[in-house]
Amino acid sequence: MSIAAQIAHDMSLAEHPFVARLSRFMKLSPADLSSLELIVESERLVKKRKDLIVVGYEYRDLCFVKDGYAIRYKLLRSGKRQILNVILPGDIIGFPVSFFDRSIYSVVAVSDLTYTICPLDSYARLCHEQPQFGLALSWLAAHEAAIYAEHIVDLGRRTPIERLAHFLLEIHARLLAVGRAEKTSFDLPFSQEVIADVLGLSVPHLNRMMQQLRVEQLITSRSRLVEFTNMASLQTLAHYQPLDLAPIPMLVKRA
Amino acid sequence: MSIAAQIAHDMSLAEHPFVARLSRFMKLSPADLSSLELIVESERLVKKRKDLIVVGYEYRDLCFVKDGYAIRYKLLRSGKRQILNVILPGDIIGFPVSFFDRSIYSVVAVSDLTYTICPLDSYARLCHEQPQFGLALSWLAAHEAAIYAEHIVDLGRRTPIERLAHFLLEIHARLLAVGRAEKTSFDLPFSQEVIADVLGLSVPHLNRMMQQLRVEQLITSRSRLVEFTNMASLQTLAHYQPLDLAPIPMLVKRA
DNA sequence: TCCACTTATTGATCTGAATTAATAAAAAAC
DNA sequence: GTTTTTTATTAATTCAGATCAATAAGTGGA
Repeated sequence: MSIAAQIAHDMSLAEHPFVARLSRFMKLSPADLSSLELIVESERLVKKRKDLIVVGYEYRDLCFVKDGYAIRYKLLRSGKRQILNVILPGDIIGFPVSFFDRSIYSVVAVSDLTYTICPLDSYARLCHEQPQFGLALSWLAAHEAAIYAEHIVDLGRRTPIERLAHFLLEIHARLLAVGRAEKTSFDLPFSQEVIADVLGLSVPHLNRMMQQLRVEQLITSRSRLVEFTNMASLQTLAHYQPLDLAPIPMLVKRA
Repeated sequence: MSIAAQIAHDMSLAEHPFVARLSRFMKLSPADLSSLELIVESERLVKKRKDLIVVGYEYRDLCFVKDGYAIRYKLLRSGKRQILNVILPGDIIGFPVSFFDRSIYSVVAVSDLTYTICPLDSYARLCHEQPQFGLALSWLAAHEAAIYAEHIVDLGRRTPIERLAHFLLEIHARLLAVGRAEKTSFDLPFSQEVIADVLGLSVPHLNRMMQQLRVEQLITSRSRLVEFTNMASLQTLAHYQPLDLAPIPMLVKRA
């Protein structure tokens, strides 16, 4: 890589949304960034609707999403699809599948998407040199688990309109954390079919719930731009509670 | 601690179900066990129905369950309860709540329970000395996330009887991994009320599904002893897929 | 600019599972 | 061993949300 390209690469990593996420619970020195720099490989672009991970196949990379959107999902015999989580910029495509023998679900891009490849082996090697990255991964995993936990509450015990309200607030918060949303509005990058499969609803019913949120003046939306007109009420409706990660303790570097 | 007590303690850690879980994806040397030994604190016993974690409060320990059962749950305004996951021997009570400012859900014991206390700070310190433990935590977190993902599929798109079948198979596999189940049978340590709150069903409906599994000769059960009489059919019904963690790569010790 | 395809919206019907309520059985407490 | 509490079982009613079906509006590609 030429020096100019290297610099461009460095700069892009510093403003990589994955780094933005890490920064929320750990301090990243320039040296840390360089360490990360050394283990990531090429950047890749995939087109909308392209599969990133296929269920049943081995997968051993922690790809960091730079831009674009994807979904983790599972298909059932009946042809029904359940989406486990949506993948936003800054998320790790290969978590948690890279930790298993074979992928337990599929991932498909729902928009054009760019990501940085980081082999799990390289990351593990980095952890042995810089142990804080091992902890960082646990932190991200805890965040992911907490998001999943909220989805379980959504699907198990929340009403359809509560689920939708919660989904909108969650996506907004996650986009905000990586600078992809405004204070009270954002561009929803998912079709109603996708949202229905996240929330375990039928598309017609989801559509009605969307309308009800508008009727009750909790949101306005034209096309896919969503604006919260009454955030407090929406949060109450959704039982929404922000997920604030604590900082990693004991980040003292060893000599 | 007296030397005799220390030895007893050491021995108990080696056969601690948490160690059994770690051993499934990493090799633990006697030195590793000693390192763990140094950071765990006292053992504690709580009685059935006693709260272990209360939503909204700070919590900073990774307690490893030695014996007994508990549940992570959230209560909604309506008084409904959703159980996020059941906690079995070998599980970490403080995951993922210890990584957040304040606990995002509650944990209550559903039987008498013993656990080993391990402060998160101490564990983090250990990770800086022995980086493989940071990775180990990520591995456990990935496992937890995968279990949650299956629950999302259960709640979103599986029928009640499929959910129940899946639940029984999952619990059996998890108990088997820590030596708490037989090959095709196990003692179900949860009431129907608990299972209903895991699966997002009402108690009467869960009860009917339980009967249907018996009628269809997939299980037999008297009291709480469950026996799988047709494991293959049950797995098919449940869309069950075992979760096999890959080993941690690059476990070379640094000098 | 048009065509093909995807996505959003609306309406009518019907079923699965919640709800409520009551009882039976089992376990725990005393 | 008896009482109290918890847990399991059964039945009748109700309704939320799926399903099916059709149309409208958008979007992207050639």
